[in-house]
Amino acid sequence: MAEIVKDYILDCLKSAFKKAGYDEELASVSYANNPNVADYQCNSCFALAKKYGERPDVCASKIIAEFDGQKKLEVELSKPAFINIKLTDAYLSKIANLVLEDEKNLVKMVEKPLKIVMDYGGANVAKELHIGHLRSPIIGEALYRLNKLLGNGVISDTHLGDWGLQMGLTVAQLEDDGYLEGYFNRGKNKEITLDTLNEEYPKASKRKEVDPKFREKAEAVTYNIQKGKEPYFTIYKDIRELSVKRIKQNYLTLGCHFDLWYGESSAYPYIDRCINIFKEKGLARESEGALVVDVAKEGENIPIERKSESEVQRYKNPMPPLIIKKHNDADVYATTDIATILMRNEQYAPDRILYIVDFRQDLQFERVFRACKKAGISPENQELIHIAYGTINGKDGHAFKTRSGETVKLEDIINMVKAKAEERLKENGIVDDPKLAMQIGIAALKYGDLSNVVYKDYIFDLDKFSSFEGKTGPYIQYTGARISSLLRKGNNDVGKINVELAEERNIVINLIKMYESFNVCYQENSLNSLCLSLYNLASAFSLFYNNVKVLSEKDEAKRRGYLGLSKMVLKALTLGLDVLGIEMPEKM
RNA sequence: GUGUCUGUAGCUCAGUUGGAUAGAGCAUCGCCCUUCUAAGGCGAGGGUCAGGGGUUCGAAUCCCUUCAGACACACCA
Repeated sequence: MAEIVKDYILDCLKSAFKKAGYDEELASVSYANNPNVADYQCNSCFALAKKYGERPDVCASKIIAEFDGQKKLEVELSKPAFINIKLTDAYLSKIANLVLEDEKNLVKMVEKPLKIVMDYGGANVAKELHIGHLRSPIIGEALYRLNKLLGNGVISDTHLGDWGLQMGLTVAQLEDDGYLEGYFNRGKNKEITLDTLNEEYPKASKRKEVDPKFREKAEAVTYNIQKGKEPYFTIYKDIRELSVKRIKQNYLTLGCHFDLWYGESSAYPYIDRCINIFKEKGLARESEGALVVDVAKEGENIPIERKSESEVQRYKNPMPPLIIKKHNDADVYATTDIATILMRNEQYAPDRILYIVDFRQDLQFERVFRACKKAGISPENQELIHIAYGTINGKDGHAFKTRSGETVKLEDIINMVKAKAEERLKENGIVDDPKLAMQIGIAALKYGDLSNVVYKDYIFDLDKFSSFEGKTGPYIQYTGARISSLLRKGNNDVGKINVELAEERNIVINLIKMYESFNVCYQENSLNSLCLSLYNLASAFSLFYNNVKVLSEKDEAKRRGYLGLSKMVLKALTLGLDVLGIEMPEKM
């Protein structure tokens, strides 16, 4: 059973509340906002005073009189009626040694492990990875690791965008530009590389806006691919393979992995069944040639009177019907999403499906989820959760673009931070270590992303992402590297930790907060509190490191204890970084 | 227009079920390497928590409202 400090304090409080004659459900505990005074505090006495008609400080005194912290906790009243709680040095020492023994000793596991599928809302095949593809794998990878650490079973699926109009557009454009003559037995194929795709898709994408005929063609090609018609299907498969290779490589560099490399196309065999379910249950209807499912509830999607004929029809509480088949019977995003849910339920029957997709698709997911619940494709007790993360913006408040108005390639960003790390390593006399440079660069990138609250947009600043000072990933790595060095020089002669100094207290308190942040992150599906608490722990160690000379300590027990404390911090930092998907180097 | 989200220091952001003097990083200005990695530590300055009401013993946090911004709103994904 893991040692969970906050739970223990709450239990003590509840028991004291009960003995003092108060409702134990009103007991609460939070971090003390002034660390000089206390570690934790209870603010419930004001509420008690109101409920029981007593003075708040009297309530507090009664509770404190009944409080039994078994030599782990010290409590005192602080005016007007706060209960301050301090962990004893003995308790802190016990906790520190537990972590030194095994860094997982402080992890609060989930009560009932869940089966979870994670969906990364797919990079598009035929499209270069750009800055817009940064967050999903980074956030997803971290949540994946967090869920596993806390005891859940997780399967991740990249869910490639490989079934939509973008495929038809690309193929149609390639055909028009004469790349595919061989497939049609009209001559020879021109070689298609990734660079070709990077040119052809954007070209097609722009063209469809101004050239209705081309758009029609692209739609027809899309339809042919989806129906497996040759040679379109073979062309499609060839392009997909080419593109997936590159995507895999990029994600691997980012340290993001997927258990499954399925795509929208993987759900193809389930599409007809899904459509039939909707039809049989009378949930689908035809509208303007498309097949749609109504998902609006009472009071939603109420038409607003138009002022003129030409005005677009708008709705109060918009919740438009979900299109599951286009006018030409082709599939759309929603079709494959629904079919994918059916597929996953037959293959894995997960308790929860997490979609790590940016917030702009919120309405889309809400409608897909509702449709699946209505049709029973998703069982009632299954949680479908859209982790709607914010977009990466430029200074103008819009999605990040370069000065010339283009999106920034993911590869370029990675190479840039890596180069920056190489530069910095050179100053430390470390040259020719591309692996280490990459570790550091990726740490800066990931930490910079994950330290933002997940659902908020953030402003991408090249300087911030390639700076390694202050609250950054490399700072935490640096702290770890210093500890590693310390342990090497101290011959790893580690002893029992005995917390005495203020600097040591500070470390262990921040250690406890770091472990508690795992559960906060889990609750919120956001990693920012772990990022912060890791920084605080590293920072607490740096203070200790500056003030206490470990290796020159004459008292052997003390020296070994200091080394123990250092090693413990390293283990905790390594575990925390590992959840973020960041590696801890031994030197830097 | 309807709806969702956002607005906190010069910049980028935290702020745990409402609690004690609103915090951090960067930037600026001081100080600290004859001793374990200075990618570090310590200190200083910097705030109308967008504005206005309300609830409360207590509001950055809850409610109402105004303003500003981002995004979404049927055959793209």
